[in-house]
Amino acid sequence: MSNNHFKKGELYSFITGKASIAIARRLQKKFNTSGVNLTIEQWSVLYQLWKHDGASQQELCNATFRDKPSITRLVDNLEKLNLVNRVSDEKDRRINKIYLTRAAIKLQEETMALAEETLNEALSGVPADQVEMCKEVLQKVYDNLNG
Amino acid sequence: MSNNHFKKGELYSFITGKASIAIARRLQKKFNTSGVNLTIEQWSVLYQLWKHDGASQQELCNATFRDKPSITRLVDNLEKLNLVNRVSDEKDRRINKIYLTRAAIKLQEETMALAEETLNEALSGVPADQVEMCKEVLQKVYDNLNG
DNA sequence: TTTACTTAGTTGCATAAACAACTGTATGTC
DNA sequence: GACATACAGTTGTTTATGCAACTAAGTAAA
Repeated sequence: MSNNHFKKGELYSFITGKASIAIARRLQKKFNTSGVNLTIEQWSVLYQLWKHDGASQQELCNATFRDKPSITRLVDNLEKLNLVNRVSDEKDRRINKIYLTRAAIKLQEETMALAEETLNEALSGVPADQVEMCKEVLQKVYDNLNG
Repeated sequence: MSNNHFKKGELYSFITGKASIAIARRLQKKFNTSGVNLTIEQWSVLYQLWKHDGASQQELCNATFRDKPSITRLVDNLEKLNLVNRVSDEKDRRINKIYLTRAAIKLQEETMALAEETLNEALSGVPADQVEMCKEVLQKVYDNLNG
């Protein structure tokens, strides 16, 4: 059985993920026009902290699929924006726990609404079962390459 | 009818496109271990030129979904690597036509093989009809946001 | 307790993206 | 020809990524 799913011309767009790039750009535009002063990358870190405030930088690496230097600098920038604070763990002083500020907590509702709005626009006209299957395929791709 | 396809926890990975990021990283690793001295972004420009040698920078913008400054700098770097040459169009001197060098032409076969290999690994165990549907959904998403 | 190893995070460097402001060239209208 | 306008490409700034090399702190074995 052939594993060769790709005609030549389609290969590039699958690798570059133009759909997810389009989604991210659309969400960024919504942030900008709504006066939300955040990059998508900064938002993706806040997103994890809204789920688990006080996560370590290493935990943020795992959750956002980034390496440690990336998280160091994203946290740097979020600190400059007064959205998070680094707090050194008392038991293990290597670890920084990252805590949301009041301002960051306030951003959750608005930005999550913009994110859901963006996804609904992106998936408009796509039947729910196809969305479901697409998510499964993409998860499988991820697992194939990281398992 | 509700358009609300997303449970909270799934939203983030759809926006970040972790599957396509994983594919790009895997391909980059294959380049590195095969001694191919190219970034994925540089490769994506060469990919277009292999299909249409002599394309203008603007055409490369459209084909790779990048803005003009991004292409300017990618072409800068490809020129430094002696993989392309800028040639000013005789009829319209605003336009740079980008031509592949011998070295770049030589890279096509090897890197395309690595790209196909990567995609086959990524899609291993995914039925062809699901891949097809997934491609359609992602194309629809792109069209929804850029139409 | 000294040594080796591991883990968490940081720093330096090269590459890339987004946006705005810019130069230079072509085109169309008066 | 002189003007405005549109288009192709470049440059500057900020932010982000990937990799390698590094520091600091904890752990475990001699």
